[in-house]
Amino acid sequence: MSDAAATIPVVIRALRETNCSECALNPVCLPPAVDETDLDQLDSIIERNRPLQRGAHLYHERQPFEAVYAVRSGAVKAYTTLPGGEEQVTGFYLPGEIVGLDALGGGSHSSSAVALETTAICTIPFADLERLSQKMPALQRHLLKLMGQEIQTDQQLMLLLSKRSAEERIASLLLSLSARHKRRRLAENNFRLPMSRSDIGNYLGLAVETVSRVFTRLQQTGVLAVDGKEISILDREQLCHVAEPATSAHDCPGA
Amino acid sequence: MSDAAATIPVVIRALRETNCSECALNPVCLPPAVDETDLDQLDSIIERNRPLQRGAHLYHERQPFEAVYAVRSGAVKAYTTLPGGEEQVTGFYLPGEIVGLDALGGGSHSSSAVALETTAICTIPFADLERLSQKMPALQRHLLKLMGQEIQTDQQLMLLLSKRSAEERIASLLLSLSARHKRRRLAENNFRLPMSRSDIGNYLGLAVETVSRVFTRLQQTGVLAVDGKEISILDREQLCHVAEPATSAHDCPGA
DNA sequence: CGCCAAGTTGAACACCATCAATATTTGTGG
DNA sequence: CCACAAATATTGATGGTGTTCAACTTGGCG
Repeated sequence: MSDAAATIPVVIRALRETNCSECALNPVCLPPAVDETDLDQLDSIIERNRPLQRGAHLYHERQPFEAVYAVRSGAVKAYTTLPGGEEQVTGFYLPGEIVGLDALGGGSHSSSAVALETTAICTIPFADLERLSQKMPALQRHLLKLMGQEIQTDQQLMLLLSKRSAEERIASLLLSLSARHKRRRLAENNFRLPMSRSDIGNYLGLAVETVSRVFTRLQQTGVLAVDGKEISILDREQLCHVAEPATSAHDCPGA
Repeated sequence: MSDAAATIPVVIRALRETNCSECALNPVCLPPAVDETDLDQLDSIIERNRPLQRGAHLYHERQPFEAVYAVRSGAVKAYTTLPGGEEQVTGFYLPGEIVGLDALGGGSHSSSAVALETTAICTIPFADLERLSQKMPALQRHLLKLMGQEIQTDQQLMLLLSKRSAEERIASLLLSLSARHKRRRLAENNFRLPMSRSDIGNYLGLAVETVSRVFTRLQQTGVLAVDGKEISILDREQLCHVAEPATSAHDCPGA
């Protein structure tokens, strides 16, 4: 669509930048929490490693907690491994979002995090971050805020899992992804799913086949255009209605 | 059972105390996070209000964030109200546990909290707590830790909701309640459910009827003795097996 | 004693999981 | 660049688990 072209330079810039103040993700990452004058201090503790290949891990379950990670480009999946060996996907993280906060609870990670595609990350050693946040109340507050948001996100998901039908769950996920793209000034109606159908099903508590069927149905009813992992939202209002039939419509984000 | 008698004095003491250092919940509440020498500072910011009646609210959804609350006795239910008007229970809080952390995300509460029975609470104004935690790194770390634990608890629940059968969900809830009783040195095999069947169903994503049926079944198989809200765990090992059939048994907490 | 809320039990149905077969995409090496 | 294998995705048929609707029982409290 028309706005896709405009977004390409943003992505490229984000990959190139080596400090927060010039990073394209600046407005959606950590920086809004700190004064401009303090930004260089934050900058100085951040490590920018080379990009991770698809399938490479940021950290593994039970590893000691060393850092939190800001996604710069690509996408990350967090999951836990259950006693029986099965996997439970606990979240997806897109550029500008912070991964690894789960470890604050017990000193070690309660989940693993893996790159879903080639992914660039900023590593923020927790010891440094904690020290810095002592000096900068705004940063400390932001940290707590991020954790609070994680809690709220999780509770939203609990709600989906315990009360919503397959269609409602998938429509909600698509709207969430759409909103997060919009936040980064990317096209909100056209995007690529970084995760497999199987990951989606796992995350939403559905069988792969059900995910597939729902996509097909949403396509047949003209709500979506689906081409593999490429998604186009054709009728956003209808999609909102599918996501929350109870809602009195028209409080549908963006159109 | 035999340990029930030993627990009564603990409960009574907890209600009477007016400072943390003498509170019976001391080992499971905030205090372990701070030096003994700093405990009086924590004490000084805590307000101990008169007990809440059953049905009274600690706070309502969308209310500005003013404080977090430590449950001293009784029990609290947290829930959100969905667009359609339905309720979604997000958690139960027992003595020694902290309620209200959800608001750290956005400055206002994303859920409501209500007393399930007569409940005594300690109110900890957040402004004071934040100020204090600036001065006491251990307290700050503990705050983050509590939030991290909340995240982990939520993720455990997501797991239950997305992958577990009705029996597994209820068995898991009972084991969780049992463990939390044990932590307070109360009988781990005999306790009273503070919440209704309907709350349980709502929390676990099940219909009330299903909850009822599962209780009946667990009773018929000799795993539980159920008398209204009074629960006795008769065969803990079996209950663990119901909760997690995949687990190779014998890593069942307590017996 | 009688009322209302909460809990239990039964029967029919719906939704989604599962199994199975086929199609499509992705990745790899010739 | 094509060919092949493997992984991922789609589609159909069937069945189980839990929901829904309904009737009935129990318990708390005026």
